[in-house]
Amino acid sequence: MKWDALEEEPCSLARTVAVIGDRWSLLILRECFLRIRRFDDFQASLGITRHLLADRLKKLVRFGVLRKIPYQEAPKRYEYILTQKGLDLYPIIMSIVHWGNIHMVDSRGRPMLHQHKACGHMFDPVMVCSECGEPLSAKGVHVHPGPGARRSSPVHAKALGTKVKAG
Amino acid sequence: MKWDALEEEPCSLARTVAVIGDRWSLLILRECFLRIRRFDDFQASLGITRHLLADRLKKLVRFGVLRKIPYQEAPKRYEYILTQKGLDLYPIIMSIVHWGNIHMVDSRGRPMLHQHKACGHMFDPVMVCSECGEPLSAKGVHVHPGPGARRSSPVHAKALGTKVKAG
DNA sequence: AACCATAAGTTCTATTTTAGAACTGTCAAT
DNA sequence: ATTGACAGTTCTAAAATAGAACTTATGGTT
Repeated sequence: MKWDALEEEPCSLARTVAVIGDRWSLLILRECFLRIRRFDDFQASLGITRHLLADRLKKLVRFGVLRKIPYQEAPKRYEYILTQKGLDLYPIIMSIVHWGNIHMVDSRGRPMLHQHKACGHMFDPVMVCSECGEPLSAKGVHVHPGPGARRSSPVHAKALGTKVKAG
Repeated sequence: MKWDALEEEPCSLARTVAVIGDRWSLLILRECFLRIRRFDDFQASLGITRHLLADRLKKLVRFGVLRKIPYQEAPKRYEYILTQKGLDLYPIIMSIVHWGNIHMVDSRGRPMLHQHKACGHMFDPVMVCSECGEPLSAKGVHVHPGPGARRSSPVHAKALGTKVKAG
């Protein structure tokens, strides 16, 4: 499968993976949330090759996740800053960090701690239902095809116990 | 940077990316959450090459995200099912799907809808603070080095406005 | 004027990863 | 004896990544 095909899939996960599902994009975005904005700073803090960094930044701008803002003329130089679309990736970043905190830390403990400015406490992120506010788990959720779905594949129908017409 | 180096980074995001940060792992996990369990079913529903599928399943088992369970003897065959560590990836999957729902849908609308069994409503996932229950955003959170941190890099110190000793 | 430094890339070759298809081994059913 | 299901493995070609050097534009130093 090519990257472009991923964008076209009738699946919100696949389309998001087309944007952030490679080795470097999430690490670049981590730096953005840590207030890194410039090419050489990304390069220094990540150790990514300049070639790939240029490529990934271009991709993130193309998808509207980052925006290039000029910070000086002569020579013209730009900073890369998160758009609203990019800021909206925060729950993804935080849930990834949280999973790593729970399942991938060594004996030294967490590399980073998070404090909620509003309440002042150190916290973990919790995912809840927008309607009732209760925490979510895979087993507590039913999945339904939406208007953008295509016919479910036989293999999914079997797995979900659905009946499908032949043909 | 090599994949193995990513596991060793003092960063929960990098360590999680070592597990799920490639083109296929998240798509395989999506299938797991949709109750797909067997090699040929993964292959048929994803179109992934058999080579890569075998490789990724092996990796996910090695990381303790999936477990191989025998479902028949003679010939011995296994199913791949999510461990608790794997089930804990649900918030990551859901936040990725939600971002795609908001930012990557076409005119036809969402490919999938989610219903909360507990309250009966169609819902979106919301990320809240474990301490006060209020929704989280990047700007509402302070980041602190934890016990597993290593000395912050000059570039991060600059970005965060911290003072660092020379040397 | 010549030299150095900064910033943001681009270009090059070598290595690694992935795609795509074919092949292998085990067993059951016909 | 042949066919088909299942779970991989093996092969070659194509694509992506690593690592280093090079480019362009400008400003400051000697």
